[in-house]
Amino acid sequence: MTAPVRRPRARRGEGDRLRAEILDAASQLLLRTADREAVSIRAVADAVGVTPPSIYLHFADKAELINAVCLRHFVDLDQYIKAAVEGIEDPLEELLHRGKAYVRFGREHPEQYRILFMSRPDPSEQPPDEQFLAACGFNALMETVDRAMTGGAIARQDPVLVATGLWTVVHGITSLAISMAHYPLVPLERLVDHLLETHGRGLRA
Amino acid sequence: MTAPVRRPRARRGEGDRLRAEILDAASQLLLRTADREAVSIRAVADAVGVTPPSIYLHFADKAELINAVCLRHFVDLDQYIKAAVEGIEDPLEELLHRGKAYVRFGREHPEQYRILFMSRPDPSEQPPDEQFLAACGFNALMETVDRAMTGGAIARQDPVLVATGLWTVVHGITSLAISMAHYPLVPLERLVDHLLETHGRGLRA
DNA sequence: TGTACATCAGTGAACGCGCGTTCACTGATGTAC
DNA sequence: TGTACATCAGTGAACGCGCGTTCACTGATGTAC
Repeated sequence: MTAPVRRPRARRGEGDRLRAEILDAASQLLLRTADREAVSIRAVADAVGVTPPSIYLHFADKAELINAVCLRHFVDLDQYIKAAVEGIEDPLEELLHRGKAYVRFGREHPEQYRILFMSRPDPSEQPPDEQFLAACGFNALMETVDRAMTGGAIARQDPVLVATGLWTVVHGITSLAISMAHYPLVPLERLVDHLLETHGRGLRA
Repeated sequence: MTAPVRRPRARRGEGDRLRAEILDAASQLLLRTADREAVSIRAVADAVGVTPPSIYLHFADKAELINAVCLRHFVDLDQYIKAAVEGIEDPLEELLHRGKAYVRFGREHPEQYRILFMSRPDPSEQPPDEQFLAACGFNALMETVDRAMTGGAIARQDPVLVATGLWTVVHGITSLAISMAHYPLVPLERLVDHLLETHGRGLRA
């Protein structure tokens, strides 16, 4: 262990700087350790170079901190996918690349993904509002589905249903890849291709 | 809280009875509380009516206990599905009912399912052996897939790939239903039907 | 048939740990006069 | 320009908690002689 680095205290009026540092540290901790249990108030405080009570100057309790970290990661995911499909015109092609990017994101950030989509629902959680649907990229997905239907690439159906179905399929792949990493009955790439192809064929008909 | 019930001590040579009682209690605890954190050595001992150290007479440590509980639940799942498809002749029909039963099992036993298929892989875990594949029903699934191909109901492909794909789809539905219980964008029944139908169409072509 | 003894199925108390959170405080920084 | 003071950004020590696990023990039960 290296000696703890004490960060310089923020100046008057710059108290919010610590808030940002805390969020950064919590995110980093999640990525580095790949273990949500490692994200404790104490560990975060340590990483920032501050004492545990300081956290409470910026977050009411642990849940509020974790929630804030989550919102960040939803935005990360959205941007990751957005970047992957930039410039793609064909909606079917875009759906394909969306799916692949989604799986890739999950595999590259397993703990992040775990917290976002595989954790126990918090009783205090609200149903998805517009902000959430936008943040997690669901709206963008639905829009692409709609374009594919309009263009005749896939059969017309309830776009919410189709989008949810697509999400479910890629989520299935991702979460399986994450929790069953030791059980690779089939190479992941093959599984992704097989499922997106088969599902796509089913949507087209 | 009711006064703790002290169970009568087992007679000489019947020491293994406690082992079974511990497993029962741990399983029950999981079902009742729907919270894997609630399954602590102390809670299990309490439920059985015994002191914590007694657990160590039958299990080396907590991991060994949890593993034993898991194996039981895999068998549960297999039998649950088996019962659901009994008497069905048509392989395609069987696949459909297998999928639906799988999702139903997951929703009825969320914590059980969570531990089996959504938990962090234990570094000490081994790759799936024959015993596991049999226990969790994967072999039975593959056999049905094979029959469906032989009968011409679905196109011939690598049956391991197709079976894994089907598993992935129903796992996607189930795990989403469990962790995103508060986000029902679409009624679950509709989602199940849509996905199995669409995927099935894709396999047929 | 009686008794000493080994064994078995547990008990009771304690260990050290990391956790979230609270509370009274301190010391630097800016501001009013 | 100097100084008293309010405020802000934290600190340090402690709380109670439940956890997995260990260790020395106890008391009922069966067995050998």
